[in-house]
Amino acid sequence: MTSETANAPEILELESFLPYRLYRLADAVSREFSKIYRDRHGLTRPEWRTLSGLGQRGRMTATELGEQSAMHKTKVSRAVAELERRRWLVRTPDENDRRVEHLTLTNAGLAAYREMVPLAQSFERELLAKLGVDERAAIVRGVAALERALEAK
Amino acid sequence: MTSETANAPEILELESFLPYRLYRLADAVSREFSKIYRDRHGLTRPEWRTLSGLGQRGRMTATELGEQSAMHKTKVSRAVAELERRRWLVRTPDENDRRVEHLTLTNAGLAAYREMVPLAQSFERELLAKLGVDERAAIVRGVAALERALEAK
DNA sequence: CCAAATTGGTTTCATTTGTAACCATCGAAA
DNA sequence: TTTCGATGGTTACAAATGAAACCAATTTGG
Repeated sequence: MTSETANAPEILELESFLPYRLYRLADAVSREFSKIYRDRHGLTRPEWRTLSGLGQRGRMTATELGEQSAMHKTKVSRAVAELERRRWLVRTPDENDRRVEHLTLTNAGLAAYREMVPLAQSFERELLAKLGVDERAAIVRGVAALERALEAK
Repeated sequence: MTSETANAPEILELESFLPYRLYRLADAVSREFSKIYRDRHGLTRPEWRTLSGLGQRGRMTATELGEQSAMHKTKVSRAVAELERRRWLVRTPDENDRRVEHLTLTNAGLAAYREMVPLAQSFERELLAKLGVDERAAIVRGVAALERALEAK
């Protein structure tokens, strides 16, 4: 065996370690984007995701929301409570199963959602606009591949 | 103008929204990886990053640590305090500037670091092994491109 | 020289988060 | 039916986090 690789000084370069890079990147992007819904409406991330999920799908239960937006059920519970307090959503009990509540946006909630969507879209567009065509393709492809790899566990 | 795109129903598909996908992905990867240092040594993420930074560079100040590993200075402060409590690192005052402390791992800290490095490396390797060659290249390239795009702000 | 602004680092406090316990309801099995 | 385990959702408590105040030491500009 060649001594070079075998006895490589066992150090880890944090700056090139994928989990770290990924986290730092996502954190930076998310922080940047969060300014938009925070400044505009004083929303937290769970609240934004809840708003976004309901705006997109129209009517969901808390469990479904958690699945769609990858949030723990306590986060969902608290976000829903807050949006309800603002009268941005209402709960309607399920006919058959009294544990379940269906959530829908009110007009006020829908208005906020409609206001946010273009902002979100242009945030994403402007971010991607800083990349070259092939870099855009690369990030999308790479993220999709990792997503798939993780699901397959 | 064609009505199709102009009046597109203004909805946002969360599942394809890059900031969300990125965050969810990073969160999942980081959570998975954190099991390793948590189970093994009961470390938090800031503590792991601190250990990792010192192991890699040998001697750093708290400020440098914060820069290298993208942590807020309060996180660094607390992580350093905890590692010191464990006697995994020591502080030595700077000769010229008495505000500054240089941090270095003790033998115990170094041992823990040396134990962690191969685990981190194989975690990364196994994750990437689930991707095709070109997918690996894509994620690396895409992440690098986004990093650059954000720095350039 | 000296006051003011800056920097390295810690602490305090309020907010956010995660874990676990919990309550109510439901479905399946006995 | 009754009981027992799962499920939808909330709450309580502890830990992690971020913002801002803070302290001490240092630099800068008059």
